[in-house]
Amino acid sequence: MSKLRNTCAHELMDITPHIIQSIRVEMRRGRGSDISVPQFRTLRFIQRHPDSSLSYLAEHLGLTLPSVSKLVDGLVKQKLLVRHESSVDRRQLMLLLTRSGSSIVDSARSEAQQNLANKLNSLSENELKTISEAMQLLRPIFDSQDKH
Amino acid sequence: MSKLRNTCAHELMDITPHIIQSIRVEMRRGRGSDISVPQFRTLRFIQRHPDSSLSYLAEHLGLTLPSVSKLVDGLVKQKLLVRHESSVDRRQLMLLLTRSGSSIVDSARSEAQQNLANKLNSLSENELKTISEAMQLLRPIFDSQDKH
DNA sequence: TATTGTTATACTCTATAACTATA
DNA sequence: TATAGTTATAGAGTATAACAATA
Repeated sequence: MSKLRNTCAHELMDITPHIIQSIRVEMRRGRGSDISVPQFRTLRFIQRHPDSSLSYLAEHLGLTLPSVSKLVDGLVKQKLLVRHESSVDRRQLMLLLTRSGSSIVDSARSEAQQNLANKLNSLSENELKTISEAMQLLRPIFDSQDKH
Repeated sequence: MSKLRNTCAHELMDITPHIIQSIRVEMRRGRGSDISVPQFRTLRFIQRHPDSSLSYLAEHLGLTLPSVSKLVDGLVKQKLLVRHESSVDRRQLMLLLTRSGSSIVDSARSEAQQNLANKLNSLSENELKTISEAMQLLRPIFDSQDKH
């Protein structure tokens, strides 16, 4: 029973919501984007894993199937994403970015990343390294697909 | 123009949502709680800063006044929070936890913290230290009130 | 006039339950 | 029967715009 472990848990609960809020704001005021964080995460995942099924996406996002179905629905209506039917198993979807979806996710990513990076201005190289290492430690713990 | 800074920004965008999602799930399945993350943050802040005004709370949460007004409204309806009128400046509110609100925020905090801490099981003391340091570095950058 | 907070309105996010279609 | 996805329903989160009350 580590005291530090509880401290970390507490700090994560405390600070993570502030970071998310900041990312949400950056994402929303993008020049060519104005996209929500879940929408961004969806597009980004499909960009990296084209032809994913809905279930696969849901697992990555940590959300239920109906939630993701609705999320995808909105993106399809905005013509950022298309659903194909898999010819192998006709129950499954294959999700793909449209050209417009691809362009929006790129600009949202680069704008938000740039704005976030600006906020990290005051940090030294060593401090940045600490943060990067921490993120690498946290990734496999919280990304369900990293635990495969 | 640091490469590492962009890496960190990218990692934050990538990983933070996973952590939040995990916290949300923990918070929701608490035995005596079932509370949302924004609700938890609100109660927790008022617990630490009793008699805060709505604007002060909104600044901490990084949300607009109408959003926070509605959030508080829900908590008042659940009798977890009470609004007092300030006698000094009658435009301002003074927010306070009820006994029930206080008990719920305590159990939500300890349950979620315990569950989160369990997830950090695989990490060594040194790795935990890295994470804790990273959080301390990120706190003043993303908590608007820390920058005062 | 400026500040504090609320109301009206509109969307998005998320979940559970019930359903359809395919395997 | 089991799996992939959708629909129905409900409630919370969030924002902008318009407003009321107080300073």
